[in-house]
Amino acid sequence: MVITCLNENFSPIDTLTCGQIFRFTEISDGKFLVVSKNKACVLFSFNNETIIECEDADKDYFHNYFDLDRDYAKIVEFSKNQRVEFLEKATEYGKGIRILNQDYFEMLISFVISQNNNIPRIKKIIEKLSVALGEKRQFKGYVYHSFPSLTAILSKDEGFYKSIGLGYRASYILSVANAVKDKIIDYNSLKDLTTKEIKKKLLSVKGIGEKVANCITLFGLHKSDSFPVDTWIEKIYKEDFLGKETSREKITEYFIDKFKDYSGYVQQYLFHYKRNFIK
DNA sequence: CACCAGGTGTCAG
DNA sequence: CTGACACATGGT
Repeated sequence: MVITCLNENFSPIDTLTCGQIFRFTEISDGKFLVVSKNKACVLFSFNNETIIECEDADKDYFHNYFDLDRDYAKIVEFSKNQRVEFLEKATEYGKGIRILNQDYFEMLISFVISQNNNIPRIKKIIEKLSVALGEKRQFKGYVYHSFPSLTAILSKDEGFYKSIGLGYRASYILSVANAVKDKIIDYNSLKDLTTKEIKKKLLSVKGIGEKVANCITLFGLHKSDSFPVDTWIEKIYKEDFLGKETSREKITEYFIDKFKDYSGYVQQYLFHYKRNFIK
């Protein structure tokens, strides 16, 4: 099964390398294997189109996963017209980014691992986790491993997570998994709440702070009134927005107040541009 | 050797 | 409430 769309607002490389997803590999020049939950697809651009190849049964899943029903031209236009020069450049640079509709539980665990860590190492740890606790599968001859289930994650102890490189975050992953098991932050308990209410619940769990909570609402629940503030965004806030606040909670508030329901998209343009284009 | 990476928990003031 | 510090690990 093949899904095609115009690539004007869908750049595979920018969408995959902007830091929202950790499970992809380049299988040949510009061609990627993308893994989500227990499914995989092949993604690439050809001429003026972006092409997604997947199993017939997964067509709807990946159509939604790549957020194909949303009008990104409108988002790009909004972002470019905020009278902030740095943001205008960042948007032009990252206009092909789409915010994926990834699996909630996968995002929860992935972003707990991400804290005070760098993206290449996060990818390695998540791959180890999936090889150890996920199921081995294949798509078009490419072998991949599904993301571990809650049960699989709860079946191991802190020592195991330290052994695959989680360091001091080993206890956090179990704390978060148990909070899901206890129905405190499972998907069904959160899906109908407002973004603020969801963040409050997430923050009550040991191992989830302000930044990770925003990543989970944005990447796991597509709540675009989220704005994760990490070291890069903190730098942008000081250098390019000349902000004076110091707490990440206040900085998040500043941006969400400014960009409302577009905050999450704006955040991605800024982060991607600063990390890749600016030295 | 120090410093950094998609930070958070804890504790002193 | 805010600021400092510890916390694993691997890369410059």
